[in-house]
Formats: sequence, C-alpha cells, structure tokens
Amino acid sequence: MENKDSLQFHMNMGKLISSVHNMITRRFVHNAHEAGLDISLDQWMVLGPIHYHGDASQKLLSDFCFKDKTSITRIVNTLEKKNLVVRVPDQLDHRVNRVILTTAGKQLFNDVLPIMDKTKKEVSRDISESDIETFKDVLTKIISNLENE
Amino acid sequence: MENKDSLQFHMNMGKLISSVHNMITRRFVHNAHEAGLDISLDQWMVLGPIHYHGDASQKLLSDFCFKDKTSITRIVNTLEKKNLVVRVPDQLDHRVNRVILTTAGKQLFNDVLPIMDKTKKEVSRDISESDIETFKDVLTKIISNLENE
DNA sequence: TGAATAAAGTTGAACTATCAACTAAATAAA
DNA sequence: TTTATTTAGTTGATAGTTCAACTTTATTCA
Repeated sequence: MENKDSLQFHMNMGKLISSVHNMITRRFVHNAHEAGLDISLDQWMVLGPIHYHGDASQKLLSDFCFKDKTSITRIVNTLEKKNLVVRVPDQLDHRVNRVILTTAGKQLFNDVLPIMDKTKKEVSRDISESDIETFKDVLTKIISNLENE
Repeated sequence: MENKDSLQFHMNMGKLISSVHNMITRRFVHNAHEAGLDISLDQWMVLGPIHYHGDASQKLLSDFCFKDKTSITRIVNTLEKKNLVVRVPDQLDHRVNRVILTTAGKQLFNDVLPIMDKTKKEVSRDISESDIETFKDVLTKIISNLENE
C-alpha cells in the first residue's frame, strides 16, 4: 500500500512535471523553427533576463534562471557563438562578466516574443485563469520548499 | 503591453516549470545519494515502468515516459551498464527488445521507494491536497494540449 | 508474391545539466 | 600588510535530450 502510493506519486508529480517540461521545450523550439528562428528554450530563458537587465553578470543570470553557473557559462558560450551576445569584463570587479545583447540579439529577442505568445496559447488552451493561478502558486511554493538546502 | 505580457508569461510558466523540474531532479538525486543509492531521476522514471510491466519494450517505455526513443535507448544503456536491467530480444518480433529487471534492479527499485516518499514530502510540504490535485490536473491538461502535434 | 512502407532500435552530432576541480580576483582577518 | 577565505567564472567528465540518418525486421497492398 505504502509502496503503491509512493510509486503512484512518482508516476504523477515527477513524471508529469518532467513530461510537461520536455513537451513545452519541444513545442517552443518547434514553433520557433517554424518561424525560421534558431533558438532553444534554455537560450531564450537566458536571453530574456539579459534583455531585461541590460548588463547582467553571469552570477545574476544564474540566480535569476535557477540554473547552475556552469549551465550559464555554456549557454552564454552558445549565444556568443551565434553573435547574439557579447561578454564585457566589468571595469570595477575583474572577476565579473557583463553580458550584453548585440543588435542581432535584440532583433531575435523581439522576433521570439510572438513565438512565446503562440506557445503560451497552445500550452494553456482550455485551462481556466484560476487554475493557471493555482498552478503557478504551487510551482512557486515548490521552489521555496526546495530552495534552502 | 502585449510584448510585456509575453515576457511575463515566459518568466512564469516556462521558467517556473523548468526551475521546478531541475530542483526536483536535484533533490531526488541528493536524497538518493544520501541514502547511498546511485540513481538519477530519469533512470528511476524508466525503472518504474520496467518494474510495473515486467517485460516492457523500449517503445512502450518511450510512450509511457513521454521520452524520445533515443533517450530510452541511452537510459537503458546506462541501466544495463549498471547491471540493473537486461535487454532480451523478443522471440516473435525480432525488432523488439524486452527490458527486464535483474535481481539488483529489483533490489534498487525497492530501496528507492522510500526515497521517493521523502522527496514527495519535501516537494509538497505545506501545499493543500486540493491545490495538489489542481496542479496535477493542469499538468495533465497541458500534456493533452501538446500531445497531438 | 514482391515492392513499398512502416515500426523498433541504434548512432552521431549539438546542446544542456550536474558535479568536482580549477583559476583569478576581491574581501576579510590576522 | 600578508595570509586566508570567498566569489565569479571556466573546464572536464558523465548523463540526458533532440534531430536526422541509418539498419533491421514487419506489415501492407498491388
């Protein structure tokens, strides 16, 4: 009984979240590709804060995206390789890189926004506003449950 | 305005789900490791259905886990390398592999169940039963929204 | 029956995630 | 001020994800 329940939970929460995560990722990339845009969801998740903050450090991106600093290093590498961003060493603190959007990066950012819209609509189709709210609240609560230690 | 909303959505759904997914993965592995067990969440997600079905084909695992067949191939490779499962060619359909738990695999499965329990409790701490229900319903709905093309 | 097509798995390449070990620079403490 | 510690970022290794191309075996259907 106990075991059955554990398994059941796993089949639910773990599997559900993981499946949804993968499916949204796939759909976003698919929609972007369909529109002739070459960007992954992770790259977008980093591009957003870069755009928002103007000259974000990698540390800030790491905290903001809940991603490991190693992941940020490599995603920024990819973005830089694509000429979407540049790393500018901070003048005051020489440990810090400031990540800046290039013109192409700004362009791509604006091009991707409608793709987000489309993906959003597909994901949340026929789900009530209040359920979406509860959904986000639970996600936020889980983050705070797992954040410390 | 429209654009602002898009960004806002992204910062919410996409980022939240991705963050929660990563954090649960990390916590599960951490808890398993603490108990002296060496298994990833993805390996567990595949091990469960293998245990449940007895002699699952990789195709079935792929469907059941909402994972690409390539991912299944590689996760089964890893499980096989760890001597937790074996591939047995199907006698009738020679294209099919049947994936079977070894004794060590069964042992590990049982050892991991309480880890799932612990992780479950940590994840859903202070979240009401009804919110959890809504949460799972929304995840399920998203899957069905994205499932067919 | 024989040829086209579909299905199950594998492989290679590019990207992301995590861990641990590392460099270099800044800050704290002695 | 010199040493110790912390912080920002990178690198290497291993695992998982996706796409596309491929092999092998089944199935369809002309």
